Amino acid sequence: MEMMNWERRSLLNELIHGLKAAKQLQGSSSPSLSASSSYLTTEIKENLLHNIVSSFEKAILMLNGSTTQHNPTIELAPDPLPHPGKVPGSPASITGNPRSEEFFNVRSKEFNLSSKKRKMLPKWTEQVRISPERGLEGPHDDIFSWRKYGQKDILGAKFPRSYYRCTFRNTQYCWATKQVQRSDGDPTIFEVTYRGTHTCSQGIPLPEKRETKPKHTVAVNYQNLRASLTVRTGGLGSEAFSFPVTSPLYTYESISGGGTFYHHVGSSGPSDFTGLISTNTSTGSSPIFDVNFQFDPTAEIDTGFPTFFHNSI
DNA sequence: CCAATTTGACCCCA
DNA sequence: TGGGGTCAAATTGG
Repeated sequence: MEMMNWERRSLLNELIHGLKAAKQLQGSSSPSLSASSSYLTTEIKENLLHNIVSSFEKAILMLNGSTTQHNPTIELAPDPLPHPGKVPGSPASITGNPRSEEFFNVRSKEFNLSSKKRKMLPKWTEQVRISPERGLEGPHDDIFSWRKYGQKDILGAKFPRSYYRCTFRNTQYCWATKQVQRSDGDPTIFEVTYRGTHTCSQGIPLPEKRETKPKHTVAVNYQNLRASLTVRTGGLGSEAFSFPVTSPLYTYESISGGGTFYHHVGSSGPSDFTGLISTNTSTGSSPIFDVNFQFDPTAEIDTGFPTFFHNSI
């Protein structure tokens, strides 16, 4: 029964998420506006479109657990990759079964492989101030588990930039990444740039993997969940809000008062979204729903819960 | 022993 | 060609 509420909420969230993107798109191309007065760049529109399709996909999956892979409108574009070469986390390095690899190729082709499409991934930065007690280690602990995969000295920057990817990249093909760059001006501020959204369940084992993934993994991970949820509203950052596979909870302190300052980063120029999200993050509750995670760590996970990977191939 | 981090090399693209 | 991003072997940590 809990699961039912969870699914309903997730479904609702997904639909609303898609609706928001759709409305934004609608507003930008309203017939009442002259064609030239559209205030969204094509890149942003593409992002919105992606969000809408993604929301529909997820919602449908939640409803019947079937895949939409066969749908020609969602099917991969037939354009072959220009460079068949190096692929992040190439299948050769994956010790999974061949079916997973095949699926991996499909997914990554669609969302992440070519740098052209990688640029279309939702990308936003947050300026985060380290909390005093944490010292100099920085705000590197949101609820997602990240794995550092690189560090670079950046030209003209005092501090190196750190690169993180989702821990579950190889097991669940989750392509979310983030970069952390300590600010030159104010060393207590870190600029965290997120790219892509989590498609992992951040601990919930995939149905295919349930023999190899012990249940306690779930419990461990969910113990970190806070009881509150901040929903990103407006802008493209809303992609970060995608249930049930992910629930972006940011536990670190953000600047500009209670809100989260975010800046949509893109090559889109003057019409970038920049704004202060004035959600009630101070209370920690969602501005839309009172979404609470009441997760019993001892409860058994319904591995039959439809995920993106259900019925793949 | 396994997983995370470090770090120099490699790759892509402006 | 070099700067930024990623890979992966070596190392460290739990």
